[in-house]
Amino acid sequence: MSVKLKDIAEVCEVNVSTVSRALRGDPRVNETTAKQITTKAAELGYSPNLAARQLVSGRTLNLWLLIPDLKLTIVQEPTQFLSEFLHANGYELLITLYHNNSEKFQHLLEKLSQNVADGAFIIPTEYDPKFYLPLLQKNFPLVFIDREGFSGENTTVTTANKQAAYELVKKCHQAGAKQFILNFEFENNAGRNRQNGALEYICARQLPFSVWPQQPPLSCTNVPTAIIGSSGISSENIVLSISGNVPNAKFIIGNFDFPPTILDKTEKVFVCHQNFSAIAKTAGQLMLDKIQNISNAHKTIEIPPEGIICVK
Amino acid sequence: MSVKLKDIAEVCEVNVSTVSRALRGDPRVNETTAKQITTKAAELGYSPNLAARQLVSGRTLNLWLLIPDLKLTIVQEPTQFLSEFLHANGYELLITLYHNNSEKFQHLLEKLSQNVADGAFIIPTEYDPKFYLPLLQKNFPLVFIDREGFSGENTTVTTANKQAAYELVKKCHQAGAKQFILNFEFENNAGRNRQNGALEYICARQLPFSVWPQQPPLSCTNVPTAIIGSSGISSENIVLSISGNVPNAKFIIGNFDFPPTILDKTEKVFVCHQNFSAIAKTAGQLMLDKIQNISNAHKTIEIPPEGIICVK
DNA sequence: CTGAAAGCGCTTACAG
DNA sequence: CTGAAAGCGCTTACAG
Repeated sequence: MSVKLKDIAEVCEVNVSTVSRALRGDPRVNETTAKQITTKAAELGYSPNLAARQLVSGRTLNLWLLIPDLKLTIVQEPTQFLSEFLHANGYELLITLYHNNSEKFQHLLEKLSQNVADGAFIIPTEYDPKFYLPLLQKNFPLVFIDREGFSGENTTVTTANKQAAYELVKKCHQAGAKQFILNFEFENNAGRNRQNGALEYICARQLPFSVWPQQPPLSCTNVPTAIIGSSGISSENIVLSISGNVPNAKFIIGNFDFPPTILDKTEKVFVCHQNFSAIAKTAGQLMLDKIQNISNAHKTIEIPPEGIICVK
Repeated sequence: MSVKLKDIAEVCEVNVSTVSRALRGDPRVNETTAKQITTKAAELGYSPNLAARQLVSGRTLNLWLLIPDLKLTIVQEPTQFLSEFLHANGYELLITLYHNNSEKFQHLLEKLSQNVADGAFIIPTEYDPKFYLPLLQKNFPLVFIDREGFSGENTTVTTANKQAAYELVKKCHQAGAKQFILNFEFENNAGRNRQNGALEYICARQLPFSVWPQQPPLSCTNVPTAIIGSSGISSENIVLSISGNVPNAKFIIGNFDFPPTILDKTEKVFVCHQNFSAIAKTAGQLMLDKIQNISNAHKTIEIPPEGIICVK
């Protein structure tokens, strides 16, 4: 079996507590015995049993990140930053997938209740808020990213979606758009906030708009039309779907993160870049604060986007 | 603090061992006391401390997956399957990023030595094989995916890359290609095997070829040219780069996984789809076998691709 | 059916 | 500077 403190203690003819101290660099142990212990430990290929350490310290130095899916931009982009930030602070980031499956999600929350991690980041789907009750009772450190897991007392780090969408629509309007097709996701509050921001601009000016695909489409003949939404690919699909009927139509596009890949049939394309690095670092710092009990305020922090770029 | 077995024992006026048994569903405990214990445990919001369990069982029921980066196809596609497969078998898949950073990679291997997981899947970068020594000495269950972590005794699950590339070139040849530009990655044996497979077909027939970008480019004027490589996007870039000089050139493309997004300037496009689900399940099963000591054979398992599709 | 005890591998006051 | 002891929260032979 694997080497334990006891084995080293026997070889070096000292007590396990001395071995433990030496290996942790406790200055109290005699320099020469310390040296002897560390070299023997290396020789024997000793590595500590983290489960045992956890049991006494009550900490794991692990943080989990719960995600629905690996293919989302909001997963791929901030995660790299978050992992590096936490590593620099002595924590390991462990990513777990719930596959947009509510049972798997519950299962992961249950695991979190069992002290597998010191805290968790969650990119949530809107499930029953009761799922979180055991964790909340324990005051388990939880930071939501991008969207709220439930309304009420929670900590969420997200883009300033409402303002961002407002500005995006404004750019498109200034570029000549006379009417707007809105295409935001409704399943989470990030998408709904974006829609609200877009509507705020549009309604204040009484501009014509329709919500895709729920409302009947606007007629796009001879009217400069903007398509506003989260995803460039969705916008691209709307362009394809509409321009079948209106061959010469040219669109103005405004979306988040990445532009459409095909830019024919577009006149202007604006892209709002979220600040993923800032989102990750803010979420990371909030987590550290919670763990160290510096602060456990329940708040939503909105990160301004990096900017809106005119791609075409 | 959180509820422990002891707390429940006190409330129910029984010994902790009885509580432990009741909660684990041991049939020996009296039905009514068992019921009392389980209801009390639920009332108090008891959840077991996994660190303590690990310490006695020596198992974590966790498996780690070490990856360089979230954006790779070979990461995104099999991971979903692997996670589900392992979950169905009682294990948790925890994904960790090493950011193509050799120190972070070493750090993760070190953690693995410390009993944080019962085994690990690795999508490796070719680092110093010595990194693995401590793990190999412990006979720690390791399964490589897509590429070998080091040559010699290891277990790797990968696509039958050589044959796949051979067939891909064959398709392009049959579609009329008279010369070939090869564009495979050299940093890992998956890419090198593909190149070997491609070359086997090409050299046997003495067809002209060049290796991009190392060798001087072929002249593509009036000669049907195939671009063969792993990535559709790279092929696309080669098309763009060449067709600047040869405006009317039309290419035949053969690549893995996903076609280029822009198909102008291509005459035919073949895509070889790897069987990610089979890769994941095979890797998962091999891991379970190793953990249960059913088999610890060191072997490379090659999964045939799902097929080669003509996209255009 | 249940309890008392030992043990998993480590850490850390406490005493000397 | 070092050892003996207690304890982290659980499980599981062993006895009864």
